[in-house]
Amino acid sequence: MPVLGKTKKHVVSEFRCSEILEAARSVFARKGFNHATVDDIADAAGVAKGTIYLYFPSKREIYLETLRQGLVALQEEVRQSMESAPDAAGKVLAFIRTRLASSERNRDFIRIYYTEFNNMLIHPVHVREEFRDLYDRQAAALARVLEDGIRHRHVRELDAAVTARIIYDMTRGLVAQRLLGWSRASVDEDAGFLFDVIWKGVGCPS
Amino acid sequence: MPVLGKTKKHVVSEFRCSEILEAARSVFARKGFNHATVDDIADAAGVAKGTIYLYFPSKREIYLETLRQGLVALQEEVRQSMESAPDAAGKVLAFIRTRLASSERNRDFIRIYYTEFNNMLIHPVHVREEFRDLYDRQAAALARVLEDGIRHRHVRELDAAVTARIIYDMTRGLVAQRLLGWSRASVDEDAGFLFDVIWKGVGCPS
Amino acid sequence: MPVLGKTKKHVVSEFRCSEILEAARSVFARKGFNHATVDDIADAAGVAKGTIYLYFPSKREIYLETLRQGLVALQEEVRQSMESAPDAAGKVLAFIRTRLASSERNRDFIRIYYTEFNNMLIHPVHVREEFRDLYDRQAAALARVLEDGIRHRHVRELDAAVTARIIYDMTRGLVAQRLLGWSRASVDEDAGFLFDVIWKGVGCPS
Amino acid sequence: MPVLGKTKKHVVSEFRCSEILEAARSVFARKGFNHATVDDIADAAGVAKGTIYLYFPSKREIYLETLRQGLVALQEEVRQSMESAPDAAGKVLAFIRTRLASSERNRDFIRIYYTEFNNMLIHPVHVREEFRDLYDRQAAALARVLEDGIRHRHVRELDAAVTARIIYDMTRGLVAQRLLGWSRASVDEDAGFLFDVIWKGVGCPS
DNA sequence: CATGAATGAGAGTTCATTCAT
DNA sequence: TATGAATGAACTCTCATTCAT
Repeated sequence: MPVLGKTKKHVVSEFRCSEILEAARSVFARKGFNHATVDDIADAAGVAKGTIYLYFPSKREIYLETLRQGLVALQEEVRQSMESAPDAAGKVLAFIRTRLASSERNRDFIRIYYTEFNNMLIHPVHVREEFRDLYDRQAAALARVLEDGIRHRHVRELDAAVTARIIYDMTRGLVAQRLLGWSRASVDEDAGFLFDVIWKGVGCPS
Repeated sequence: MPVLGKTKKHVVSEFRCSEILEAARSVFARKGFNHATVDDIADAAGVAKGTIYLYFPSKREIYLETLRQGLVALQEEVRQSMESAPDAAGKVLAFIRTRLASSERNRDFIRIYYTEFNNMLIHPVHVREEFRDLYDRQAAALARVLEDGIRHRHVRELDAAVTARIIYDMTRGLVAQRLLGWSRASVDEDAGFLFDVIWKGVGCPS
Repeated sequence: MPVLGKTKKHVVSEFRCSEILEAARSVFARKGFNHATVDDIADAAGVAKGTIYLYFPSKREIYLETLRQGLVALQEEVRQSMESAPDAAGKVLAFIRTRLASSERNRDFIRIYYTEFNNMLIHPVHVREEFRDLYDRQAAALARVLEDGIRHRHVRELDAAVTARIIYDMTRGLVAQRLLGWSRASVDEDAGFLFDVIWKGVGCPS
Repeated sequence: MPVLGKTKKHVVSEFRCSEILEAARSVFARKGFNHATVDDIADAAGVAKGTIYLYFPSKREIYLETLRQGLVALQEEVRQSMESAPDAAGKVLAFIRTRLASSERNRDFIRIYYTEFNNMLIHPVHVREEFRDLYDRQAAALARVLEDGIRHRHVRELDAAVTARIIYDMTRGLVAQRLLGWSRASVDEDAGFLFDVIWKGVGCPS
């Protein structure tokens, strides 16, 4: 009631929200959007079905929120680790390694992410601008790194935008391979190897 | 009637099958598996809904069959074009270029393929061994090319299996980018650029 | 298949439609729109719930169709009986008597009709033009009768439109009273009395 | 505190009650019983949803209370204005005019009233005796006026009870027409015209 | 073989009511 | 007394699958 009263309610509400989101993430990852039912999520969250709708307007919105949350967290993690690296090579390696490492930790999110990413292919129209933006922003950051590298003669002359996307895709592909259990190497080994290939391909020979 | 009668029936049956599959491919590509209804497919194929079930046991099975058919065709096309190339570099370029070109021609299939491929991540249990095999076989072919290249000193020493998969992924990523309209370059330009990056990364410096 | 084949299917379809409508009429009359469930209607019609949706797009549409059908039938009956009457007095009496008699025979429809009519008061915006039209048309017919009567000096000088509506309302009120069991007189007695009051009120004194 | 405390509580309680009822009346009039939610009412009343249930046992009971309140007020108003009139004609005119005038002022209540009145047709069993009584009492008062009129030779010989109900219905019909915006005349004009028709119909010719 | 009407389990969503605070 | 978060039964509507013709 006094100062923290309101905050307390807010906190409880946020807690419920995140409880539901966590449950939803797990259910969506296990069953996919269509096979997951709102009852599944409610059961997993330990609340009644109706409670779900106090916090989210629709099943789809829960899904998108899990996606949004995970994306933002992933991108922030990647951004920070890239920032700490001194030069283009370090930043590219940080990009790869952080994404690989984060994917190991957030397997549920990654499962959802990869599915949704590919649904963009089926229904490009329905894709929220928001998600396109998140992708674009990170691809752009990577491109800027490459451009800097080109200026410093660490990276050979090439189309930074296209190359950035290719690096992005290679990393995505490697994450997928690891998720499918097709690689038994450690995160660092896989990251190191991918970086090696990339850097040989794009780095300055000197 | 006896001997040839059966054959004739068989032919008619196969024709119906492929009619339905073609319709299904188009519908699935447009709407995705879940939003496509059996009615949609029946309408597109110009048959009654019940007829569908004379040829396929379930909606899912139709879906998988469109996938199987497309995969086999794509892989055969790629295999042939790689065979015609003289050396490792040519084979890798052929791999990339053929996949890009084929994807332009079979957009419906590609849409389905990319979605299903990622559902493998969500429901690894349900994945037909068959599809894993098709992937593995092509990755293995690419790996053999790299191994040959290594023997001939055209490719530097590296893990051929992992590298093959990375090349596979890069190509997949580029196909996706083109499907999403994120590249305005021609197939040959995109293929050439990707090959360039790869070859710089994996080719022998000499 | 030949000439009547199509007709046969059509007939079956129309039969189902009317079966469902009949069931719906009974259910709606008993429970009102909101308390009636689609399951109720399906049960009453002896079909599965899904079958309902083969013939009608929504519960509301079923409701409106029962209303529409009943209205059209009632109005046609009234129209014909008025046509047969020779003069204004006869036509007004025919109007009253036919509506009373029809209401006795179609109690289910009348229950629905009266409810919906009053919902127009709550949500005037949602009223289908169609239903307004049906009302207007009959009120207009009654008004024309009065105008004719005025010309022939059988009806005194008055606003035919407003008076027509008042006669309409009086009849509606009497129907409601009978439905509620508030009158024990016969249709003819009630009709005769109402006509007497009206005609004294609007007829020429001579 | 003891003696007056209770009273004070009572006063507060009654105040809350009427606040809620006022809000409910507005909401029910706007949306109808079924589309109005308890949340709507709570919001309109500026209290929490739970509070509603401290004062009323159910949504339906709130509804009925708005109806009861409005009916009692309307009838009292009508009763008083009829009392002030000197003779049968004046009393009938007062009945009509007061009902029309009151309806203009209490449109929310009238909307609710007219809907519920007709639901009596659908679910006669559920009708509270109370509402029947209120109707009967007023119809009886009107009938007594007519009987008096008959005794004084101001009204011709007729069935006073049935006629009273007819007058009641005509008035109700006119109120509905005005509510629907089908009349552009003033209250007095419409009341005057209706009275004219009625009185010609039931008054003594002399 | 082909049909398409019929089925009914199951989905997402709403909201009157309750109850711990 | 007042709150509003939580509940869960009940609703409408969908659609893969079946089967009598």
